[in-house]
Amino acid sequence: METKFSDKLSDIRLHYKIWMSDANETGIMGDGKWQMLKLIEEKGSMKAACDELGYTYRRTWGNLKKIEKFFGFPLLEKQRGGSDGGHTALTEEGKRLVRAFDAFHKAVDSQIQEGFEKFINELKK
Amino acid sequence: METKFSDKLSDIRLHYKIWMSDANETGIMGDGKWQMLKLIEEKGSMKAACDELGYTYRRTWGNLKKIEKFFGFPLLEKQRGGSDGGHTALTEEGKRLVRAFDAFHKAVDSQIQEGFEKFINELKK
DNA sequence: TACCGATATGCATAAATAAACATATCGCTA
DNA sequence: TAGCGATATGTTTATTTATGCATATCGGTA
Repeated sequence: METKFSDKLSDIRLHYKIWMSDANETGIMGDGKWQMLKLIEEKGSMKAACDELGYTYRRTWGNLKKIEKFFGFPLLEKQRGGSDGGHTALTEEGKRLVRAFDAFHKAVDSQIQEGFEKFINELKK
Repeated sequence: METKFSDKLSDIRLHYKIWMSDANETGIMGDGKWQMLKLIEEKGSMKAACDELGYTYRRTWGNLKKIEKFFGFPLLEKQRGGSDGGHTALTEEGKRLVRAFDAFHKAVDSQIQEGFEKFINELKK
């Protein structure tokens, strides 16, 4: 419990990112899009979700287009015009994708956190 | 086993990155530096490790400096000059850091892979 | 002591990524 | 039918990050 590392270990923060690509290494789904899709599902609006996450609408629009391009069918159901200007919802497939990613994260998050704690404790020895 | 997702799922590749930062969000240790440190340990040379990983010496040198700056003590033992031009080895602390990161990855890699496979299978349903 | 190959480091350039800006379209509502 | 707010999308500008280039130092060996 008294190594050279000791006094710095409490300042260390863990980060990780999980994503998936097509064979051409183009990112098609990952933590960022997952979060965005979840928030769109919740808010019913791309713009609202972008505002909350601090992403630009332009960027998000392009990113989401990539997923749909890869799968070849829509994950989002968009509607323009109307009293509220328009809205966006997830299709059934969109929801399935998000739920599957939810489960993925649920399975690994605690493992990674636990591994990190062991890492820190190992350095404290 | 026959969803809209089915025919694309075999093309999906998993990626993930784990790293750590200081309180200021400056990256101090992660998969890239881990790999590099391991290879330096194996090769006894920064240059040789850079060549093998395809990183520029310039970049690597700067990156490794960040870790040492954060911890405040050397993880690398460098030597300039000599018949072979010089060489680099890990200090005891450097080795401890690498071993701890080895264990971290050993603990999470299979979990993540397994989670990914479940993710794919879930979408196949 | 001149040379070689690796470490050391500043600086300028390029490539990748994101942000900003600019419009256009759409369809309800006043 | 004029206006509003969100979706749609091209273009330009910034920011970030990596690469490239240049040069210096070091210390065995020929």
